[in-house]
Amino acid sequence: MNLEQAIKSTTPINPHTKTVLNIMYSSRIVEEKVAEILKPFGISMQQYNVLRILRGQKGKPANLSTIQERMINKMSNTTRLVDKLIEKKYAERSICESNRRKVEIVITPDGMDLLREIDPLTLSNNNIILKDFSMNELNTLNTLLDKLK
Amino acid sequence: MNLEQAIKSTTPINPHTKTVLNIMYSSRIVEEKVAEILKPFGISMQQYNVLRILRGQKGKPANLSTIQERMINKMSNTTRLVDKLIEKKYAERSICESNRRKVEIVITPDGMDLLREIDPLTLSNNNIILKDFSMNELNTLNTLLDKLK
DNA sequence: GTACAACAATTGTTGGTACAAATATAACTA
DNA sequence: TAGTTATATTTGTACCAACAATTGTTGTAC
Repeated sequence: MNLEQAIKSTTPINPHTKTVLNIMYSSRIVEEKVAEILKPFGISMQQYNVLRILRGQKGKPANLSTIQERMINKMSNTTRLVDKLIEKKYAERSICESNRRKVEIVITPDGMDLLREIDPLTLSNNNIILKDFSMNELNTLNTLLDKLK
Repeated sequence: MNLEQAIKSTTPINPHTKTVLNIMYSSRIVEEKVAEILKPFGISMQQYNVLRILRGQKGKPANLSTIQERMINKMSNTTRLVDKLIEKKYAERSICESNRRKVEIVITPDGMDLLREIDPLTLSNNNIILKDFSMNELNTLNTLLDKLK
């Protein structure tokens, strides 16, 4: 299905605008699927993103700014996302003793267990979403999207 | 810049997952720019989207479900988006007399004026965002993204 | 014609986004 | 070392997203 059909546009759209709309629309399609997978686990895409960043630290605590610069959505309010993870016992926060302005956030064993449970589901979801794409097409798509940054 | 650099990932990401993340990340980049343009006018991307849909009706009133199926983000709460547009006098709502369950929403002259003012800005913004893309690359990108739907 | 299902929109609630302002600590400078 | 600036996070506010529940209306089956 093309974009015009998806958003039921009657008039033709100029190529640049069409591409911009298409990127946003495609992102929504993908996000809906990811959110659906995460829903039974009671965490949002953003919280999942933060948990994976924390695991990527391999034991080293992360402070808020580190998390923020690695997030997909950099504008979200990281303090409150981390609050939610702490409420659910998936992360712990402490004050950095060498620089008391900073906080140190680590993933808990519960958080690691949760990721171990969810990861195969999101992995196979990604494969399903892109099942019609050849390796070549994936590379092309990635290369083109990289040009935006 | 590639995705790994953008999200400062140390470990390599599998191609399908990388593409999924890249779509979401790219969408954020684009959305930030669009939101920046709309900000001085006091409307959100979604409100702008709804206004353009209303104009596309060419005088014919739209009901909520029509708007919803044409929106980029179909999951947002259209009632309240329209409420905001009505507050700002960019749209008007009345009850459909032939089927009192439905509402009829039309864009006002004020709304039309606003679009006339904003449209050239978003158009040139889209051109700038994609200035490094050839027509061929735009087509390729659109075709690949269309495969997701 | 009454009961029930289907439909269209609204309302309520929770969490997320965007952004400004405030707080707290550290670093710098005269 | 007192005062200023920079850094890191938190808090406040308004709006948006997601989704469930509710209200009001229409269509349908008996």
